[in-house]
Amino acid sequence: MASNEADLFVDSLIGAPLKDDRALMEYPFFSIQKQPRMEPLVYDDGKIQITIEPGPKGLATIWDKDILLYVVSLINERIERGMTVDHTVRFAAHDLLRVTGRGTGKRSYDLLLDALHRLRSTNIMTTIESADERDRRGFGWIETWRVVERKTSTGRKIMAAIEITLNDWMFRALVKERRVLTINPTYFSLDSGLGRRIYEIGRKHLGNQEIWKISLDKLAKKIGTTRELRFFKRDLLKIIGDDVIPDYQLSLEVGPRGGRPVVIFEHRESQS
DNA sequence: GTGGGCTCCTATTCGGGGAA
DNA sequence: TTCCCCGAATAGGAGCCCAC
Repeated sequence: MASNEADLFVDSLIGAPLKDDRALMEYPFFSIQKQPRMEPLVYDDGKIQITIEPGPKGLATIWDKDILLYVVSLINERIERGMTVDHTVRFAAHDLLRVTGRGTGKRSYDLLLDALHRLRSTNIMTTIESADERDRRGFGWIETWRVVERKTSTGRKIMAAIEITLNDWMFRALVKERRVLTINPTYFSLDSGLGRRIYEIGRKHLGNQEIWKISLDKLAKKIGTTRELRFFKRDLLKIIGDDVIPDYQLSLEVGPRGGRPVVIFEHRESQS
């Protein structure tokens, strides 16, 4: 979409289903801590290595990812309505803040700008190895962002619209490969970054299975936590106790012969 | 080594109010 | 009625201490 075309409409997502890219749910791509994380995030399972390096404002966080979810959902909504889509999406900042359950105060708009900055400046490098090939890539979460401000009659500047251009990788995943999953809107009400990440992992891995198990240390790796395993276990037990994860119920059991603890994901009985 | 309790810092949320 | 700003209150994240 040319930028002058983008000026013709401002999309809105109120009431539309929210989508997430499957690949974004699989690996620890985002920081789950609210304080700026300046050390890189590294995931290496032998076949895939992912290094995420922070920009000047730190790593993009799981709350920054809400912006991507919003854009992904906007694009998906347009595809499902048979409309044309492009790498560039334009929407009202206020709509995004409402959909993602944030305030609409000045602080929220400032944080939104910081989030755009982090999404643009966080550098992701992936190495995927197969039997005879090694594929290495580097990219940022978004290609570019632009904030359109307008002046009120009193001279005050307000954020009228945001324009985001997605990178090729993300656009291809959404439009060509249709790698999207619907997420529960109450996801946005999860304050804890760990809770959000656990929901994503459950959504990605449980699928139509009745139950999914993973060892505590592997789950910690998948989550990308910086916490020591014992602190991670404590945080996880609190989340299990609070029982706040939408759609899924978690439990922790000691592994066979008193071995490593195992985390069990199950669908909630009340879910349809 | 693990888990519970506690504290501190700060990001986030919320409610009231003004402008468009 | 909607959009945005401001300031106060709240809660999450992280670290420390101590008992087991």
